[in-house]
Amino acid sequence: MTRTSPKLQPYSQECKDCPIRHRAVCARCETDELDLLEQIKFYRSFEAGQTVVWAGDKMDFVASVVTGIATLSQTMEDGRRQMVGLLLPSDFAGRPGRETSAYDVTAATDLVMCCFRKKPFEEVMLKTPHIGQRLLEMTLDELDAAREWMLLLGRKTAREKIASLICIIARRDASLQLRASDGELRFDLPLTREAMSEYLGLTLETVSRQMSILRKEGLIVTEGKRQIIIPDFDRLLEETGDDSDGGFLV
Amino acid sequence: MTRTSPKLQPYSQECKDCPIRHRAVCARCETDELDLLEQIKFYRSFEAGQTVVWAGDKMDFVASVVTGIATLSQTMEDGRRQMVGLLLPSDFAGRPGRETSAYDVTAATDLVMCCFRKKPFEEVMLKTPHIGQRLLEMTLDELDAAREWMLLLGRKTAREKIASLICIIARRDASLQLRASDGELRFDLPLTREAMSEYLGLTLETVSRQMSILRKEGLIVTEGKRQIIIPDFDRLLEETGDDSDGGFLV
DNA sequence: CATAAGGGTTGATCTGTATCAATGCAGTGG
DNA sequence: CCACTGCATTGATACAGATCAACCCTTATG
Repeated sequence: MTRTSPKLQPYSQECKDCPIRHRAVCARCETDELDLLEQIKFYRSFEAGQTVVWAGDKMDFVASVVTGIATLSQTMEDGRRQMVGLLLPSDFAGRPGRETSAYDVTAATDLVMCCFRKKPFEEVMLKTPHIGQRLLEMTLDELDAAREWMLLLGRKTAREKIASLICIIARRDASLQLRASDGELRFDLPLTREAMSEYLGLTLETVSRQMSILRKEGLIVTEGKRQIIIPDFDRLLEETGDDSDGGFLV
Repeated sequence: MTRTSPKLQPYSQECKDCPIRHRAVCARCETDELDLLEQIKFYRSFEAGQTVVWAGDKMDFVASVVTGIATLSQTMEDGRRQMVGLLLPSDFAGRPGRETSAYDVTAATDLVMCCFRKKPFEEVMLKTPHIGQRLLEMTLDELDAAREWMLLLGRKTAREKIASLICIIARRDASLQLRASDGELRFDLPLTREAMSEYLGLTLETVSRQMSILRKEGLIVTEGKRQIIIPDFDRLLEETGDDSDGGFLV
């Protein structure tokens, strides 16, 4: 492993089985508190493309992503869609205290979620202030990410948007370990062009075109439809328009 | 008061003096817990246009807006700016656990904030789980607002953006009480065209043009530079592109 | 093997918004 | 009273990205 950009610290994922234990809860909890969660958790699996819940539908659980990718989207009456959340493994979905989902939750890839029925989860929260604290931290992180995303949507060019998205995925992708020894970065882009366009506030054609341009310029290399190689991460970063530090997205 | 759109419930503001007692803390707290906050709070005033903190600068307090409007903005290296937060009276700014501000915080109008030094505030939070819970609720609300804002930035037309912004301000503006008896809505638009453009991801010229168009079509009436009258709120709402229910923004 | 469906690419053209530039208008200070 | 500054409006023009459309490739299906 040669050069590692400061922007490339992978997220910790100590427990592949059920990351919520670590990301949402574990940090400051005692074993018996964890056991409370252990008792009310259950798993649900979805195939790529499947909808977990529709906006407005009843959602009587909260959940954390174990494997795969889920998206949160909003739809306007005339069908315009905007993704407003991208949930990677260990991310949390659902809002304690709300009965219905405010967003369409969709499986972008095959997906496994670790779910907790809302009622018992809220009870555990009351008994265990740590969980609430951890949830607050996670929500604040999500808010920061949402705000960086707003900058992207409001002010970046299509080219910058694409570069940003690729960098974001690269930073978070678990298969980051696949980084080759010569500093290049190889990973799976787990979104269709359409999903990318919904993330970025573009059309899928524009996404495709800009991907082609970045490819022609050698900023990215593609292998098959989804496999992406970034020969020089920092060079791609320069195309995002972001200043060198910071970065809350996803 | 004749017709009141369901979207027009004003926010409660029981205490003009220091809304944080009510919005951020009060709901479930005992008097002596409130006293803890009482002891560490102090007020700061800013003139319209003044900067409260720059992104990256040290910010050793959290605060809630008492009167006036504050904005959170991000700036790109080349000067492109995007507003990512609009703080009206009773809204909360600052993140417990973070040393520096992630955003430029600016007074859009003359502004009074009720501040708490971060250290003692965090200590009170530890002693008073209610405060953390309330903060979680507020942060989740802000996240919902940010996501609705993302839909606006990513998918709405300039016209829809303007209509949305006006509706948003109208819904929250304290001087809502000025609603005339014939159902029309009169209030102060407390943002410059430039601030509006930063909120909406547009240029100020486009904002100005679209305002003129809405004015010519009779959807809004202006009096002076800032005073706005909405003759028919529901008609304006139709121009926002939103479906009739929902609405988290601000 | 033929056919269809889902995803992706590329081209031609259109259009909404940005950009550049000029003008107006109210408030303020010398 | 004039000059200046900050904010707003309006016009002419450019261009990034949307739209409409054709086509390709891979995989699935009868």
